[in-house]
Amino acid sequence: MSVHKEITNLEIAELLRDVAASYQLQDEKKNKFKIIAYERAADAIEHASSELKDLWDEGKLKDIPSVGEAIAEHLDELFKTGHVKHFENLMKDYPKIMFRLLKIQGIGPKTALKLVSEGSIPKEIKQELKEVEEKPTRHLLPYACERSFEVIDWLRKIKEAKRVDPLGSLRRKASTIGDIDIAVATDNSETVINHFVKFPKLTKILEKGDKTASIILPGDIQVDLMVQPSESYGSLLQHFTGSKHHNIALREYALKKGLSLSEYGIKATGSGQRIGNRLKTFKTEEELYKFLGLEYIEPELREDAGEIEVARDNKLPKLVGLSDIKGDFHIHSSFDIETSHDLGISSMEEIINQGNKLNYEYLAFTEHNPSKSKHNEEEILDLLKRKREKVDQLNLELQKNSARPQRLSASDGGQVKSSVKTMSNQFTQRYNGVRKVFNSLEIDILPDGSCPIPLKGFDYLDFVLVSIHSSFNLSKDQMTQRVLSALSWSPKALIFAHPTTRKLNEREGVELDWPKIFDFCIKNNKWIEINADPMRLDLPDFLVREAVKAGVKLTLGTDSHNKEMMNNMIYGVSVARRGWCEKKNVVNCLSLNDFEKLLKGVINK
DNA sequence: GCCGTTTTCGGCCCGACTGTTTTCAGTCG
Repeated sequence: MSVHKEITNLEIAELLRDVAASYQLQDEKKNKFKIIAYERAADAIEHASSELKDLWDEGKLKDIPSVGEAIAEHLDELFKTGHVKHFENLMKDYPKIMFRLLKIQGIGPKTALKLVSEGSIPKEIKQELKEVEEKPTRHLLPYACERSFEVIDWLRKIKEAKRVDPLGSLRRKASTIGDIDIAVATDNSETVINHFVKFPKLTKILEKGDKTASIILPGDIQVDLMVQPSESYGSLLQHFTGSKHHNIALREYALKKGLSLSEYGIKATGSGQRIGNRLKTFKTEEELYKFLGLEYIEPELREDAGEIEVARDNKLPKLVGLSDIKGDFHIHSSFDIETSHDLGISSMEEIINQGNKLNYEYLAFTEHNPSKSKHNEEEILDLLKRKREKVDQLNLELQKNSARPQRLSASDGGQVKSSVKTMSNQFTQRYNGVRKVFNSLEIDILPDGSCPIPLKGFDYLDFVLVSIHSSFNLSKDQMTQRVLSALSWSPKALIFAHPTTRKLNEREGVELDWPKIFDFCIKNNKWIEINADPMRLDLPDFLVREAVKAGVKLTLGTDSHNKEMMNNMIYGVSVARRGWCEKKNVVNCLSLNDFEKLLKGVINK
């Protein structure tokens, strides 16, 4: 079978981009659309939700959009032999270093070829190449948010900036952010742009024009600015939010209606008669999408993943929101049960207080299991019993408190991020705050799929999370079996937590047979976690979408190790939204009563 | 080379900025 099993989607994408570059150097005019086709295929492969190698095994290469007959055949040769003769012929005249130079911003195929043809590559270019190949270029979502606020605050200092918004992948809530994109509505572009490039902390002005400018912040973060008058600000928001692929798809969709779409508005193409030759502008995105005959598409959905077709049919999901979340299913308290991994630092009481501030109805305490190496079974059971007693006692107190209605708060929503709407409705009779805490654990799945605590211990627990913390390099089949074993320990082994174990910018996720896992979850009443820790965001968004399509129930958990981390729920909600989740897909959206009913049904089976 | 609410041919997003080429090529998003 295959020689090169390990080639990744990213490597294949890079290869196809090099092929595109080669075609461009040969004859750009003649190859114009072939170049675009290879670049599109490269993008699609880089963002594909399964490893190409696996698709190839199943004969499904052409399931990837933009991969057609020809490219699929070349990839077949690649997987069979490790190389593609046609590609090698195309690229043989160009030295390898030339393709590496393409990674540097501002250097395209022509410039790269010129540089290598001139003999020796200048020192500063070599230095840039070294930097570009070494550093991770993407930033975690909260970090990018913070950095963007510095610039946004600066822009808001001048009265000419009527509106300032963070856009791009930040607005789409992607798990990692490349550049920070900011839009400004103004009647005085020049003043705004001149002010922008005077941002005190910037290290470099990359470019500065009439309508856009780019700067670099310390830490090599690029900030792109676009400005426009309020009349057409809706078009700018739409354009600059992206994604690039969403925009291309939207513009192609508009073209079919005889309309040409840009960041300034919509005009008729040669054949289109609908609006004449004048540019139609849009103050809001809602008007723009409506004009195109589409339902409003939330930023998190704008990834060219079929959202335009679904919007045309008025069938977009009503996405889950932060205010729908009634509890947190993954919190480590400081209650010491001598755990295998790190304990939390906030007490159960502090965590409940924080839960009250977040308007939750319930919480789950999910410390790691007691260490197997340091305790015998009897000691473990004793530790679990002590925690059960503590949680029972807390629940007694909570019951007493919730027996009397509490003050209804209209402003407590402010504890989270400013972008989040407050959730209290003062006309609804409800009790604020946590009414029940669940006694749970996050249990290690040992490499052989066995359980590190005696199964008798489950009697003390309401339900548990199971997760992988070691031996990340098992084969896909072994890993899948390992997980399914854990989910089979007990009906109470209910939630598969941080399922891929990925850590953004640090470690790739493990390989799992997702269709098999999803199928098992549906048949056996198991749920999968979206871990809201910004360095995990795991299940990743594209797998959330698959899970939702398959009908798997998901839970949100912050994996908090202190009470402040409970505020990270918003990031988990963003992942859920990017995965097209509605309330009905997320267990945490259930009221306490409904959740308890569901739990009872599930664990008594 | 890909693709289909123009469906097996004939299209393929749209505009900004830099540097230098005084009218455009290269690159980017």
